[in-house]
Amino acid sequence: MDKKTRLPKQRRAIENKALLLEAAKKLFTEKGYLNTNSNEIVKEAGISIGTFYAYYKDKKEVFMEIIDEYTREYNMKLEEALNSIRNDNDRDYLKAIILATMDISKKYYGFEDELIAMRYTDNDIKLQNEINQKYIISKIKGMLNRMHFKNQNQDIAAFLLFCLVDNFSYNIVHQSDLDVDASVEHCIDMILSYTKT
Amino acid sequence: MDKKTRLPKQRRAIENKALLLEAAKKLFTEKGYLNTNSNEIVKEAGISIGTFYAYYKDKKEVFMEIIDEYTREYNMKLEEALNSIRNDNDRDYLKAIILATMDISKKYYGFEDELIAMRYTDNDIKLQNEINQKYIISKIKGMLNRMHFKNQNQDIAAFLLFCLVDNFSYNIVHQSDLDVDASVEHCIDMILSYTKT
Amino acid sequence: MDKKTRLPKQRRAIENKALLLEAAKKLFTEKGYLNTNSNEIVKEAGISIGTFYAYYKDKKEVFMEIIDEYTREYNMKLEEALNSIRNDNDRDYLKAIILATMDISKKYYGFEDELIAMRYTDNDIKLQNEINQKYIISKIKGMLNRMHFKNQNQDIAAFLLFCLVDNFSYNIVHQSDLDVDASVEHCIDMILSYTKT
Amino acid sequence: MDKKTRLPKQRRAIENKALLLEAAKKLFTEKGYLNTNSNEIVKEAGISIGTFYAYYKDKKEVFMEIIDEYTREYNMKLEEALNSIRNDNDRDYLKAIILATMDISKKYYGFEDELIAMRYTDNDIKLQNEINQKYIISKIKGMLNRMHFKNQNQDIAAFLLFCLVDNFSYNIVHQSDLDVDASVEHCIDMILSYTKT
DNA sequence: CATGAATGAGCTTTCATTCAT
DNA sequence: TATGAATGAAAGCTCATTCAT
Repeated sequence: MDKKTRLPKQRRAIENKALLLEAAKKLFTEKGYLNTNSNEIVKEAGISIGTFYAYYKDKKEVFMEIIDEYTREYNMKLEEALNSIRNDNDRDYLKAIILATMDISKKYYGFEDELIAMRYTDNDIKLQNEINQKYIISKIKGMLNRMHFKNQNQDIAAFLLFCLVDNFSYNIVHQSDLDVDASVEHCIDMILSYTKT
Repeated sequence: MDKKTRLPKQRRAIENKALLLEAAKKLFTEKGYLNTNSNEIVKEAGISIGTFYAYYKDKKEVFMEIIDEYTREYNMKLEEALNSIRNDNDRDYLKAIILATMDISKKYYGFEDELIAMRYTDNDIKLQNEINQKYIISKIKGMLNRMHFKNQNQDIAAFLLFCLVDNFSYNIVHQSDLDVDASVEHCIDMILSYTKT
Repeated sequence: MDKKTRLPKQRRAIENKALLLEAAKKLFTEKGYLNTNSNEIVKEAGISIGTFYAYYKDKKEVFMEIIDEYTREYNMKLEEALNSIRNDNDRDYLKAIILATMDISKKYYGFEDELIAMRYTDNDIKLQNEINQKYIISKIKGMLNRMHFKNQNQDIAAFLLFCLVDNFSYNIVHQSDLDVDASVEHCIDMILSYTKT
Repeated sequence: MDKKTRLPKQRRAIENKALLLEAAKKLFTEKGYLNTNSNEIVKEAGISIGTFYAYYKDKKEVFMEIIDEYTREYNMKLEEALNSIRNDNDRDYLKAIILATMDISKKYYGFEDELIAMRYTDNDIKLQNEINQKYIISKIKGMLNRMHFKNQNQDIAAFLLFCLVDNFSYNIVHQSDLDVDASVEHCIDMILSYTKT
């Protein structure tokens, strides 16, 4: 088989591909990945179904491309956030990470649910996720170093921080009964109490 | 249009319903919820499709019944674990919670992935989950009390512990590159360092 | 095959059969023949599905038994109506026929729609209907005689009267924008103007 | 959930839609509406099931489209018949109406049974029918005017004529024991005797 | 006689993907 | 390149009827 999907070289082609991606993102966000079919995507994009399959192998490929965008954006945000801290204050570092994570959750509200679900359900996306998770944990390890965290097991520590921040950020964005700012401070407290012991 | 699903009264009926549930659990675990259809379930159970629809409104209803089982089992395990601690040692309490959570993840390995995915994807299951999550957080609050944790905001603290334990337990069970026992101890350290501050 | 349906000899049996018939009539009337399934009938009657099939070969047999009832009742009403006329007044005769027909339409409102539909759709019922139609036409012929109608072709005349009265009675009962009494009088006028010419 | 049925633009598409309609008409006529399923229709048309659902929401929609055809054809025939009368002879007018009605019954022999049954059974079709019935009655009223029929209640008169002609035409076409031509003449006699009184 | 659990053929409908134009 | 009509496997679900208890 190995049916290559066309590489868009010309301007119209690039535009079409972008239109399809945006349409897909919109519909996946509003109705969910499974409840959106390819015909709806092309209708939303104002492009024909044939063109869709010229650029994307299948529906999942569009989805994965949106995930790439999401991941790139998150990693960039994280980088920026950490780089913007100039005073070497640990609280600030941690807060930057948490807020960046929450920001992404807000920006991709709705779509992120679909993405998380696929992480548990689809092997390709699970794999893709594991790689990125490792990358983020490595970033956290780097930050722990800058924070002069001298524990015998930095890998475990970074992993723990990741588990906490990851789940906390999603949950705090998606439910309303707790005071958000206070919660963020507590989350930082928890991490600092651990790393400073 | 009051089409009730039959409630099994006779012995054979009860057995058949159980067989269907087991078959569904097996297939959901092995192949995933979406990749399993009702005909496969009845084939696996050795029962006719009509019987399936006599007991279950649709595939999701079987799924939700398995979730109920999972939830009941988890809550029971949690209860038992906490009750078995006799010496009022905080470490032991926390370890009991973490190990109970990890146990359930191991026992429902595979199926749990489907369950988590559905939490992000299906509104009924999302709701069901939110209720149980609140219940577990209330349990954690109770434990914090017993641990004489005197923080100004117990709700946030319990929420934080939940986020950490929930994500940690799943991840530690599903990946192998960290030392499990050491990680559990670190997780407890982190919590204790926070609650003892 | 030739699976005989049990003849109900004992009291309970007769009661059960009657209960089933009533339940079926009710549901056929409310929801239509096709939208009523055998399980709903037995549920409504408070009797088991097995018992249903002990007394009736299938769903259609119940339906046909209700038609028998309908037909018997109509023919009786017609007979009574004609016999009650003592003064040999033609108007009275015709009115009696029309009102009897309308009465039946009112009493079996809802069910009659199902019955008529089946006349056009099911061969057995079509046949059954043709026989009864002939019987009614013969009654009309008898009445024409009593009315001293001396046309060269009584068969055609009776057929015409049947066509008019049959359709008129149904339509006048099932729609409200015309004055019913006036319409009945006009209908009689039309018939008399024809038979008296 | 705006799933539109495609409107056929290209030649092949138009042909396919027509093929499906013809196949459906044929099967509905031969085997009845209820005994025909969508797979049989597409098989008869030599077209795939997916294409069927691209053009028709469901089986009933095809049916209703055939009814539209039937209705259009009947109304046209009626119009033509009335317009072709040049000598203002009442007999001719009435005969034209009756023959046009009988013609349609002959042309749609078999299918008409299904249509009539649905009028009594399906609410959409019942409604559609009531509208057309009113239209025909208004046509009859127009004709009564041209015939200088001066009765106090033209609405009732037109309604009566409709009832008679409608039922007579169907019955005379569908049963053979009466002399058709003679019956038609008698039917006209009956109407004239009434309208001329 | 009565019960009601079980059966499974049969029908409807969807949608990812292809390919002729 | 772009189009969109056509495909058909695959899934969901119903219900008249049987038969073991």
